[in-house]
Amino acid sequence: MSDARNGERRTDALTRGRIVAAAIAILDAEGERALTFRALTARLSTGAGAIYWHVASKDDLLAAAADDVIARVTTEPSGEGDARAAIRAVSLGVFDAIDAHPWVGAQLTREPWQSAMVRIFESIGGRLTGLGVPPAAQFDCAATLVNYVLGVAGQNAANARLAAGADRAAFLATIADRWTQLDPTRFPFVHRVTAQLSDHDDRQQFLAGLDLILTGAAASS
Amino acid sequence: MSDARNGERRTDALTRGRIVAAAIAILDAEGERALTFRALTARLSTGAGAIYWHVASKDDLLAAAADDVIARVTTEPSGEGDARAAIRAVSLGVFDAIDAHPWVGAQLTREPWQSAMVRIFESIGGRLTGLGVPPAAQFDCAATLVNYVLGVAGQNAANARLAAGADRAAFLATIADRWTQLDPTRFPFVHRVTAQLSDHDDRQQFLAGLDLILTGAAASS
DNA sequence: CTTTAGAATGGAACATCATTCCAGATGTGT
DNA sequence: ACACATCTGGAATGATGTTCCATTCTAAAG
Repeated sequence: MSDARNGERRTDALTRGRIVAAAIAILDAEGERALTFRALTARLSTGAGAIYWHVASKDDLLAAAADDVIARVTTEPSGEGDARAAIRAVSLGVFDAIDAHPWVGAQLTREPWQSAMVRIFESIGGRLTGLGVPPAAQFDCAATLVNYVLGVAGQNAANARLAAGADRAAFLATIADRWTQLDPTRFPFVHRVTAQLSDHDDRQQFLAGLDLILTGAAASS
Repeated sequence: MSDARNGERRTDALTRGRIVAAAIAILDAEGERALTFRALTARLSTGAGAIYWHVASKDDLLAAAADDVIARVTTEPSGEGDARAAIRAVSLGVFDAIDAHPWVGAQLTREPWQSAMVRIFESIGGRLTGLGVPPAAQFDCAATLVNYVLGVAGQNAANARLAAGADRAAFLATIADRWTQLDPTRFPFVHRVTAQLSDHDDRQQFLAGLDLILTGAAASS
């Protein structure tokens, strides 16, 4: 080479694990849109090629990051206790994880049957026998619960994206405003329900829906 | 001007409606990733600036396209009849619409409480009184149903994206293969259920989950 | 009929992104 | 000392969403 190449080498080896950790840090701190390879190379002080040596693509990286977060929630301490309580605990764990890391919600809806989703599927489905759901109905039942959790996850992620910066009250007020301006003739239910929008708790509403499904599942046995 | 400018002007005026229609055509024919402003300008034989005069952004365009598809399904013929049947009909309409236009599923999970989602929310929530759900519980109940539909919608969209080209059987076989290779100790439920994966019907499973929720909702009244 | 302001158009230019490519540097086994 | 695979950093590359701007058209006003 002609010029004086610095020749410095990183003392801390670049690992897939460290890359995923850096990605999670960026996602948590600045949101989904901030995760670019530029931001990653800057934070890890390296080049894009080095990252691509450990990671296949950005999708791969996002899937690994989501899996990392979900894995922490679905590793169940022990399997005893009430099945209904256990399912509630796992679902709430996923809900809280997505509440803390909204980008996970968006990611889960993107990857259909990949590892993060399979973890949730297993954690929930494995408890259905204890809930009294007959084996033949367990597939449908688990799919229903997972789809519900994923729906809430996606909505939470979308809300977080829209409400970025502004506080929750102001965000809900904006939505309520938009709903109020709808035609009351064509949207009577929306109008009727707008009042409850401002002071509703997402977490509690999530639990209410979960109980609805669990009640239906138990009733069908 | 110096050179002979063609000076041609389109005889058919460019409308927001025509742009949305062109976008839907591209999305249906070639999938989500094919909708670019370059593809749009080519199809409409115009420039990017002309499109931006009628449309605020790509997100705006996607939201309008999704709203267009959903509006066709949620305009209810008439409100009589069994409430449960009506909710099933609307939900199935949304399911089928997303099955025919998978990109709508991805879009619905992206826009939190925008017009397309409000339509579904109204169509479902407006029937809850007829189902016997007490007013105080209707908000939670409608949210649960909508979240479930959205979860299924997102999964369908993700599946369509992954299975693009290959037929359904081959796609399911790939998933089943991946599930079989999981550790049977940590994923017993997934293993047990893999057999049912190949010959399950998405539409029927969607209905099963819907009935689960409706049963739970009716039971809580 | 002429003038004029705004609506609408088409395409070039721009900034940004994911990804690829490559010239090296580093370590390991022989 | 040598060769080889692993690993690194940064410079291209190609594609995308968006902005900018010089025009052209339309319709109302003078």
